[in-house]
Parts: sequence; structure tokens; C-alpha cells
Amino acid sequence: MPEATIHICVVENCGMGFSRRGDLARHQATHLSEADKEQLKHRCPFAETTGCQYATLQKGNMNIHVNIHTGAKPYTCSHATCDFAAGDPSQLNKHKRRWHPDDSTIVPGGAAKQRPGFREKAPAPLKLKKTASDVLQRTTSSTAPRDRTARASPALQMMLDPEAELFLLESADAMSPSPRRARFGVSDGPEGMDVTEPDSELEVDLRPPSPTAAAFPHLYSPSRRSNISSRASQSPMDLVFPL
DNA sequence: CGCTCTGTTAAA
DNA sequence: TTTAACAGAGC
Repeated sequence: MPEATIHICVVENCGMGFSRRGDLARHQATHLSEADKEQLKHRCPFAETTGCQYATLQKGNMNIHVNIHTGAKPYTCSHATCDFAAGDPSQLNKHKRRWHPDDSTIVPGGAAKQRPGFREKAPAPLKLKKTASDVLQRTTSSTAPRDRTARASPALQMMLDPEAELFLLESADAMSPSPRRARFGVSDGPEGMDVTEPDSELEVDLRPPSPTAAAFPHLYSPSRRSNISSRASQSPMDLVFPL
């Protein structure tokens, strides 16, 4: 029978599920303490030359950030008459939704504006946008960089709880080379949970998500483990269920 | 793994 | 009100 696996984050008050193990591992970095996150973050390559303090857990976000420093705006609007360009693809998406909703002239790569006979017509007035030097100036200004985590929502603050770090360490402790599976019947769903197949059998993969320790080896040193009590029974779960 | 996308926020 | 910058999830 075909199976689907969901990889569940069992950090208290989280419970997020991911179809991919790697996505769970990535997610779980968000539960680390601020200090440990700092160790994992990618640092802006312009830090030394500009004083930029930006650092991020996801490398892809850094790639986008770097465009601020270089002034690169590789994400260009494909509307035939629009010259909008952005360094952040999300900005281009928002631009398109706002200014060219369901626009049939949108073509891949903006080829329309390359056609002979293309007539420039002013698009909707876009108040563009900081120059690269403006942005750089702001990024490197002497004012303190804003601290986003300081104004995190209550829910996020909860997720930043150091307990989450303990949990991750214990997950690594519980790692085993091969799956340890437990099977149990489900006669009825837990309250508030929609179980469409009341008698289906769930298979729980008791392995913690292996990428956690692999991705953050420096967080798993013996000294760090020394004051961690075992809570292997609360390992992350992979729920495997019939399709 | 890397690109893409969405939603949030500060600041203009 | 609009947009740049961003965090984090989707694929």
C-alpha cells in the first residue's frame, strides 16, 4: 500500500508537520535559543566592508539580501510596458499582483518588450525605489540595526524557549541507525482531530529527524549534553499512514 | 539543496 | 498607504 509520511515537530505548542524531513530539520532551527541561532546563521558577506549586521538561518535569504549591497535587481517585471525590477523576488510578485493582475501580456522573461514595434507606455506610477547607495547608507548607518526578535509575537517568543534546545539535543540522543517503529491501532480520533478512517492503523517512526544532529553538530558536544536529562519518549514523530 | 512564495513589519 | 526588508515555509 502506498504510504505518506509526515514529519512532525513535537516541540510544545508547535506540532507543525512537513512532508519532507529536511523541511522539518530546517524548521527546528527556529526553536533554538537565540545564541545557538547566531552560530548557525549565514553572515552578510558585506559585513566587514559595510558594517552590515544582517544574518539569517536560510542561505537563500542571504542571497537575496546581498542584492541590496550589490544593487542587483535580477527580478524584472515581464509586463510588456513595465520596467519594474527588484532584488527580492517577493517584491516582484507583489508588484505584479498589484499592478498587473491577471495580465495576459505577462510573458516569461518579459519577451514582449523586446519585440520590434514595442511602444513604451508609462505604466502605473511606481514610486521607485531606493537607489543602491541609499540602501547601503541605511544599512551601514550608525543607528543600531533593528532587532526583529525583540518584538517577536508571543507565539514566537514561546517558540524561542530554551526548552526547545533541550528537546533537540535529546532527539539526537535518541537517534538510532535503523527505524524503530511502533504500531498501534486507532479506533477513534483524538478530540478535535479529524480522522477520516477511524480504524486505520497508524505507523509511527520513532526516529527523530536525523538531519537535526547532522546539521548542527557543534550543538551536540558532550559538554552540552552533560546537563540534559533524557526525554527520549518525546522524540519527534514521523507519522506514516496509508494513502 | 536551492529557488520560490507568503505574510509581517518598520519606515518612508 | 505603500514598499523594502525580512523570516520562514512550500516545493
